[in-house]
Amino acid sequence: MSSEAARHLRALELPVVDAARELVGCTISHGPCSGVIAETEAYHDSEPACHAFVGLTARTATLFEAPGIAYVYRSYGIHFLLNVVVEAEGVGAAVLIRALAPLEGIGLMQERRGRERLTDLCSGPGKLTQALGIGLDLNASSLLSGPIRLGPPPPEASEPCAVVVATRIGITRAVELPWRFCVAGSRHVSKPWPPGLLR
DNA sequence: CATGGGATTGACT
DNA sequence: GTCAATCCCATGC
Repeated sequence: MSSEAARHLRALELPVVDAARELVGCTISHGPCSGVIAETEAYHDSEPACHAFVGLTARTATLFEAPGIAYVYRSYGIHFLLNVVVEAEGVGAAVLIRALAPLEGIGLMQERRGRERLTDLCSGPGKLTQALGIGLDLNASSLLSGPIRLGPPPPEASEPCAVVVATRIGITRAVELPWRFCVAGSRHVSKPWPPGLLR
């Protein structure tokens, strides 16, 4: 593998906020379905919005594992949310994947979601796991060896995409941290859109 | 051991 | 704009 193609892997070693920015534009795949990451958020055990803030528990154990592991958990009793564990083993840090631009397996994603429009398939953290067929059974699985794969940006993306930075959404604590990263101009980003996303 | 709340979504007023 | 669905786990009694 060339050093260019390994950039998304080196991101896993970075501080989580840098990793979250670097992972925007990379790809996530599961089976025949894949998409380009359009939105991420960073979470770190040093701040109270992160599940790992409470320390090592049965729930948070995955967050403290080695970089490149998937942390999948159930949200609001209904949805599954996918995170990429980053930083050194023993540190509770992860990048929440909040949105994808659908790439492959779109028919299956439409079927799983019960929606037709591309912007309704993966424009939210619970939507994209439903579209890709990701459940709790994949918690603690490796994103480097599958079944879920983290890959480099698609070849047609020659330039690194412009990224809009904003505060995280859907949380009640540490709301002031600007740890949300969105592809500028992308309508696949989850709502509410950050200021200046389009334009 | 009982309970409250959450990194959400979709339907409805 | 509001609100319910639904379940695991962390917390507190």
